[in-house]
Amino acid sequence: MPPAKPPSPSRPPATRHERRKDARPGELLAAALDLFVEKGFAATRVEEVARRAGVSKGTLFLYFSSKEELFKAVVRENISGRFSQWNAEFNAFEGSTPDMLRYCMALWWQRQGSAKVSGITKLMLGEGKNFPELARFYQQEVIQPAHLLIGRILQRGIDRGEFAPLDMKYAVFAVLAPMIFLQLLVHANNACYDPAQATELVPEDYLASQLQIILAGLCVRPVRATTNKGKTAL
Amino acid sequence: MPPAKPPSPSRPPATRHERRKDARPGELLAAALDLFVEKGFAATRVEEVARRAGVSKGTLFLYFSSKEELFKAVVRENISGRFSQWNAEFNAFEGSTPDMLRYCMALWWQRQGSAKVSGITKLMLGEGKNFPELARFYQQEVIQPAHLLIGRILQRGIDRGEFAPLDMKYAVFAVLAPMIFLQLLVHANNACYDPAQATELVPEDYLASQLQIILAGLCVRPVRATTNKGKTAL
DNA sequence: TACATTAATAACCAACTAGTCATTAACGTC
DNA sequence: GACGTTAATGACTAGTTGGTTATTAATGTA
Repeated sequence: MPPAKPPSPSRPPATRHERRKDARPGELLAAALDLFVEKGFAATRVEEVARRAGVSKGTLFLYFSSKEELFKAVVRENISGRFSQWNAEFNAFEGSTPDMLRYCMALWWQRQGSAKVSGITKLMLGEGKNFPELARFYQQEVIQPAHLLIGRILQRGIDRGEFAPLDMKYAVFAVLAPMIFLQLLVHANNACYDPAQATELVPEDYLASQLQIILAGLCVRPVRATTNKGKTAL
Repeated sequence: MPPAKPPSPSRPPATRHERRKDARPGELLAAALDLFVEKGFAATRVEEVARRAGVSKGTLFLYFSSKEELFKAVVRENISGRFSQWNAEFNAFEGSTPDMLRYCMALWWQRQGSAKVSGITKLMLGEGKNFPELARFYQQEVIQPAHLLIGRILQRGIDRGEFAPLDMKYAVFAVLAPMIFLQLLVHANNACYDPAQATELVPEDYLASQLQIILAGLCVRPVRATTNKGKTAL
């Protein structure tokens, strides 16, 4: 066989080998979010994450010790790291609790539901079983805080006499279910569950109608029907 | 180190090398359904499917030409192959269309929703994008027939003056969404979305309440509230 | 310019796996 | 019991991929 090609690369490195220690982690996290959402955890190749971020695979492992740590960092950056702000915002809210719930959902859709990050929900649902450590992490850093947050809103409604006393477990779930389902719908798009003609469902309308149903079930007395459709606020 | 153990297996082959041409495909399909539902398509190893069915990997490829063909056979056996029976049953139905819808959902839960096969929904939702040929197959053999089936029931309701004329696309979806969501819930179990205390949701009750809401939305005049809870029939 | 530091690279390794194929042996037939 | 057919096997191939490491080179300093 011919002798192995000498170690010098055939094309001159041009502007490669740049040193940008500060920018790398953010760029890697952005690339990782893209690919995890697009292909799932197992099917995403760390080499492709690195390439999309403009570095070599070795560089990725310089900043994140493993693929799982990379994923955790993505979740922290985009989801769990934001709960403190969510909590602060809702502690400061002063209107009625039904309004608070509408405000909460509208804000959630703007910031999370309609963003790329909402694909993480589908990912964990599908692959959680295969990666127990990630499932544990997600359960602890995302699911539990989310349930606490919603639970606190509902409790506020009960305390103020706006909501009937209710089984918190089911009630939290009634709020969460439409949000989860909407995320799945959005991200199932061009795969399956898009029978022939694309499902032209308007997310804001979907959330508004679900919210109306939920509030009817939660409230002590009939809620005035809200009439805005498809607006940012629900 | 001690010499490698001689090629003869330590335990005598007992009843290995059995020839059971008729039984193999069924046993392989059963093992494949188990593992696909448990771990997903990509994460399932064909060798493990073979081992669970009590044969070697080579034997599996004797009966199914590839992993994807194996998956398709599982779907045909457990889902798409049954639509003709579904259609026949519903063509023979004689009651009111709301009753027909209740009957349909109850039967679906008994036969499909509560069975292992319902895990296939989660699988396709999560991995469809990564296996375009399987997504195409599933779309054609499962999603479309299901939509047609439900669409035909709804059309019957409209034709008989029981349901208001409605946008079929949304209406079919209103029926399908709770079924899909329930399947996801059931199969997400010990992974994530099981916040601390296990969600003790009663599937039959969930379906019944959803159905009531749907019917309220579909029907021309108010539906009498059905009062059975948690029974097999909805 | 010489040199130390360290960001970045790319070749490499070990483990894994869908699919193949030459070999083995179970079974029916005579 | 000998023999031909073919169900079944398991070693093998070829390709992939998470993670490692020796090497390279960008940058700051004197």
